[in-house]
Amino acid sequence: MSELLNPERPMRADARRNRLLILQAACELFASDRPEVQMDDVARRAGVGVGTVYRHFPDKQALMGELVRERFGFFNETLADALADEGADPFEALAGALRTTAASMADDAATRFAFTSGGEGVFAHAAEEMDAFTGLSSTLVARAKAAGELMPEFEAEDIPMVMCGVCAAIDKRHPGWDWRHHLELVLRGMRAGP
Amino acid sequence: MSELLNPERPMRADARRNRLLILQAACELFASDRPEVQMDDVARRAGVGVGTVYRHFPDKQALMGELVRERFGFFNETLADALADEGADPFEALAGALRTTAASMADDAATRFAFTSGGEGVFAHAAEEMDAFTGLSSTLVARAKAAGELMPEFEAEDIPMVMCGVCAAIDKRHPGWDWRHHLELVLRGMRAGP
DNA sequence: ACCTGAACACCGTTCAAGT
DNA sequence: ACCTGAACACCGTTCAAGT
Repeated sequence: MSELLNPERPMRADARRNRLLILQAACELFASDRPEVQMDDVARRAGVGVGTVYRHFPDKQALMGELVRERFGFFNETLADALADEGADPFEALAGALRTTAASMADDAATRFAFTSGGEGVFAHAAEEMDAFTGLSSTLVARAKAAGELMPEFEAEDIPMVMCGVCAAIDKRHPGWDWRHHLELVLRGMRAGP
Repeated sequence: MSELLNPERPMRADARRNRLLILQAACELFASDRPEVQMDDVARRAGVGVGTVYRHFPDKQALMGELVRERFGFFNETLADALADEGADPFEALAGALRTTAASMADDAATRFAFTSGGEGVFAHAAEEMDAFTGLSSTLVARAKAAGELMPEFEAEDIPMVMCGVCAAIDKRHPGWDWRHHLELVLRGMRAGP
């Protein structure tokens, strides 16, 4: 265990700057078509020593986890926006939010890399944001059900599962795969029907 | 590059036996809840030297790839069975085959590990079986479409994509996730409707 | 208070020596 | 013809020395 930064007190200006440089370097490297990104690479591109990377992020998983955490932050904003629009059709509000979250993943190769090639620790790092996500999607699901537009067997807890499935379809190794098509299929399955 | 076995000539009896022991050891170790399986571990459990593992499989990806290859062999048997049953309802034939293949993945933690944590090379190893899979599923899809039971926008090439999504739901890290539920949702979406 | 980078540990892979 | 396992290379992580 290295000399991790104390998250309580405010960072010194150079530390705050380094943290940003590291995150930015990680994004660029994870997004660029891999030949396996190393911590040394991240440090070099950020213009800092490896030790500094470890001072900000206890290990590689935490570095990846930060990308996941930030993206869940965006997911939550998206769901909150959908909730705020009281007049909208409840099913379309949910569907639209899911389309937006999926599209944001499709645009973010770095976080996709973190999602798939990081393990348990990556998600542990984003636990708080993931809880918020569950809360927000429960409300959206409840509204759509109340409107009779969502099939009753569908639960809010199914959302991370199906979205994870849709994410699996965003895979540069399979250029034929169409995640939008996959998502529409799932939405079709979710819709209440005879 | 080590002294890879010549795949043309038949193996010596001890080599054939070792190959089986290595595969079996790999299965057991990949299936057991990870602390990262190493090639040395596989060799030790199989009772051979590491060099022997590399003699049979050029690298770790190839070892994982062999598990994937074998499972696709099973998938293809399943699809062939569904095709052979001419009297069956075409949509249910397809749906049943997908349920069987998914269930076999749910029972096989080792191959799931290979699917998710292996990279490009793992699938390259199984290319031939995957082509056969595409061919078989095209026929099943064509029949279900001809019967008017499958929505016209669904293509045979979508099957690996959606099954990959279902596989993502079979994840011990998320005990709440229900892959059967996910698959039924997708099947519901696939079905022809108004 | 934070940074640096050489050193360490771990694990995939090879290869010289064996039967 | 096939096997063995010590040795090598690579990469995640640490820590003693710096500012």
